Amino acid sequence: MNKELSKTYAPKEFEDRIYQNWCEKGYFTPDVNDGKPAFSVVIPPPNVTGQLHMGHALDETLQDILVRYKRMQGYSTLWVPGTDHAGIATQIKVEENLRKEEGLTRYDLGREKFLERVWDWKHQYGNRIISQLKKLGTSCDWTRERFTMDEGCSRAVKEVFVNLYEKGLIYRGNRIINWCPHCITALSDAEVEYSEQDGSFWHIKYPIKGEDGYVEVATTRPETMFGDTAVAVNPNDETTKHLIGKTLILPGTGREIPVIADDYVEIGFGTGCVKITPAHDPNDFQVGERHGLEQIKVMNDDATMNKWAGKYEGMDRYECRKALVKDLEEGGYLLKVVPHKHNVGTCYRCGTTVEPITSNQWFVKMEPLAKPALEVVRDGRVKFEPERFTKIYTNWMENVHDWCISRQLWWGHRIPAYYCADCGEMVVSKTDVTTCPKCGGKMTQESDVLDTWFSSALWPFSTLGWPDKTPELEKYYPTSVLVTGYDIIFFWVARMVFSGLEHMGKEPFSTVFIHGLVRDAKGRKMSKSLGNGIDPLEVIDQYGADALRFALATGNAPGNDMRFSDEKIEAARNFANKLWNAARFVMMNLTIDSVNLPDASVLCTEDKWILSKLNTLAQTVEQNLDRYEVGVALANIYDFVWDIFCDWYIELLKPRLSAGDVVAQNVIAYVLTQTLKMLHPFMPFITEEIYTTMPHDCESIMISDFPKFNEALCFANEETEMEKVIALIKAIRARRTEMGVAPSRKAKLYLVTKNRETFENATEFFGKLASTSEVEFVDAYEDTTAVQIITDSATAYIPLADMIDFAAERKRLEGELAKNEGEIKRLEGKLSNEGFVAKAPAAVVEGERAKLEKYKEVRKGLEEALAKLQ
RNA sequence: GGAAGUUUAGCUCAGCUGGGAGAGCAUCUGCCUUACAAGCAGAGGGUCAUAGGUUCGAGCCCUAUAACUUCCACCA
Repeated sequence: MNKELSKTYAPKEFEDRIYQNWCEKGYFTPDVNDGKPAFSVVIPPPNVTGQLHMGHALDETLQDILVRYKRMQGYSTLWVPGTDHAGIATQIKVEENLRKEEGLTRYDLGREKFLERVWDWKHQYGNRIISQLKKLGTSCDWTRERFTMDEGCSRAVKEVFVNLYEKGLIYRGNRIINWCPHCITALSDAEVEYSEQDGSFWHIKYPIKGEDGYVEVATTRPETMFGDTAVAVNPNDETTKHLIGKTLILPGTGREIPVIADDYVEIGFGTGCVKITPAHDPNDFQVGERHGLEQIKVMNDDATMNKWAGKYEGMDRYECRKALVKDLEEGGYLLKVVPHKHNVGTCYRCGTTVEPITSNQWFVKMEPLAKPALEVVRDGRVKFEPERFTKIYTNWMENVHDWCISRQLWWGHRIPAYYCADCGEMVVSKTDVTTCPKCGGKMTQESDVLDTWFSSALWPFSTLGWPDKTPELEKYYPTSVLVTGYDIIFFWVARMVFSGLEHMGKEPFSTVFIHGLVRDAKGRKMSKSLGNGIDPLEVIDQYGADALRFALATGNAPGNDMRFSDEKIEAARNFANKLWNAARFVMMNLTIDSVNLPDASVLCTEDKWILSKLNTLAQTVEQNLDRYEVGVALANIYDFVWDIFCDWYIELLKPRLSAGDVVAQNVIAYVLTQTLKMLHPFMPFITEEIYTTMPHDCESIMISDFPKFNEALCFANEETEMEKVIALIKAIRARRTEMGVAPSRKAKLYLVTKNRETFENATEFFGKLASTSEVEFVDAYEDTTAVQIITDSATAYIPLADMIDFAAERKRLEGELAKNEGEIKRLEGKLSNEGFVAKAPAAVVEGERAKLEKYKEVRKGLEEALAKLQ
């Protein structure tokens, strides 16, 4: 009845088939009415036109591990997938394509036609990322797949916008915002990345009207001087006090500006005189507000200079800077140029230097929203894992400015505000407004769209059907855990928290599980420009999805960056192959067609030993997964599979299996099955393939029960017995190798031991595992030409006189004895320390005593051995 | 300027609430022992960044220092 497994692990032969089967069976789709406790996760939606990269692969792998684990534990498990429309990124891509292919700009097409193109693009590429996610084995409920611009999400966006507007939490105003001249749109603070650049301070003379003197101001952006509407000095600065109230002449323009007094100017810094450009600097803007200064914008949307720049009109801002500086110098206005490193804000999408600029934009008032978002984290309703990210979140939330949400793009959720062309009336409404309620004139909708992150902020509830009261919302909100990288805590996590609290009245998730970035083998960030990105799809193609998942999960500590390398993926593939072959071996030996764990009374020592080890494993794996220590949990399983199951249990069992022992078959099949179940969340495909090939009682491993710790399967005595046997086998092997005895040379073993029963049960193991021809138990062994091998539970004698260099042997034994005595001394010292005995936990003290006893046993053996060599 | 992280074997990293350091890769030795050479057996290799402190006991807790990394803020 059993299929056969191929000789080596060949993931391509089964991964796609298995995934398709899971989908067809509907395992990924939970029943809302199943009455089970809920476990839910929403995917961080990848950009709809994006391609799967290692960051996604890590993020999805971690989520899938948690989701599969919980599903196997019996939770009603929902993982909502979907994609993000990614306003700027997508629009730029389509515009570039349009330019390349047809030489057109979006303006050539017009808004409507252009949007059609973007939708076409979305339809063409939207499924690419989804099918790539499936390749990884993600167990998302594809029947509930969403898109941030689908009908439901769009409805949620409108609902939220109107709600916030009506509460006075959204307003429109003329403020300083970050402007990207390349993307031609406003950006939020979070969308600006700062990078240190070499720049200069240009010290410029501003002549004082009616006097010979001048005021010296310094600027890093001389081209903004056309927008200067004052020069400020500190009112308490004695050196500049006399200037207050005077009038200055702006060089090159002849425009007159006043000297004003404001605390903002720091005494002693620079020249003490600051040019104030309210329309182009956030601080100057505030000074301008305080003093009622005029705001003069000197640039167009694409950062070319406008009419205020006079003869520089039409020049790019940097061209202008160059020309202006030259002219100032020639005109004698340039006093000096001082090199200066400073942080320049750049657009997170295109890298262009952003221009702070006043503009009429829409904002979300943050203070009232931030307050509950802080509380919920402070009182532990939302926890960050690892904990340290809490501080990053709270620091940001405490200092957050109002959120600029309008974008001068076309691709996105159009702001639901309508203006009357006749009377100027503005209406904000969930439904389209065509005629003015005030004058009956024609209304047109706001042309701006919303920040992409505005809709992502609603993702945990918009995807579950909000604003409708759906059963999904009822059952799966709040979601259980959000898994994401630390790079989008501000963009996304923070905004989901306050949005969830505001609109649902409840936090969107109870835990935020933060992971790091996947870097290349040299520790560099993977990026397109560096060309060092590793394509997860190529890795899957070459090594299999399970190997990729293993490589990403293993050794991954929460919140820490990790490196991805060929060595890692090869190690992962090797592990898969190891497991594969172990399973193949087990199946080769099975005559049973169903697996039943035999009663303890018929189990051998090694059976109880492996069952006990397996039992402990189940416990530690559960503990670690519950703490999001995915990497540790996987390491536990790895060690068990390779070191305990393969290297020992399989080897120990070979004689019984070849003899057709049914108990052995049942135990090994049981242990393998349980191990596969524990491994399934990490490596879903290979575990399913093996599971369904073996005798199994569930139609798929992914809906079987996750192993639990079972008191009845703890066999402490058998564990110690096997440890004794293994220790002796290892010691014999080591000695033989050291002496250069060929493995093929079998030798007789004489054993002197107080644990005779233990070793008698294990006699047959010594033959193959320790190259022993025969074992004889003796009370004493007098032949002085044998190799002596001492452990804490036995002394073994192997008559290999011809191989022994007795002088070396003595030296070795003396060395061992010295080491041993050192340990005894250390332990005796510790145990005679009153502080230790009195204060250390009893179990620790007991453990140390036991250790001491063992060392003393070994010492006894060593001393006897040396005596024989005299 | 503020905050966080990292520093453990040649390399990449684990090390749970403090009880005498581990893995993978690499290196060396010997093995095709019929599940697996993508493997088996064995071995070498570490003043756990530095200096103090707390403790019976510190890789782990505290303080300071150094180097590297990251985030936030930003004075024109």
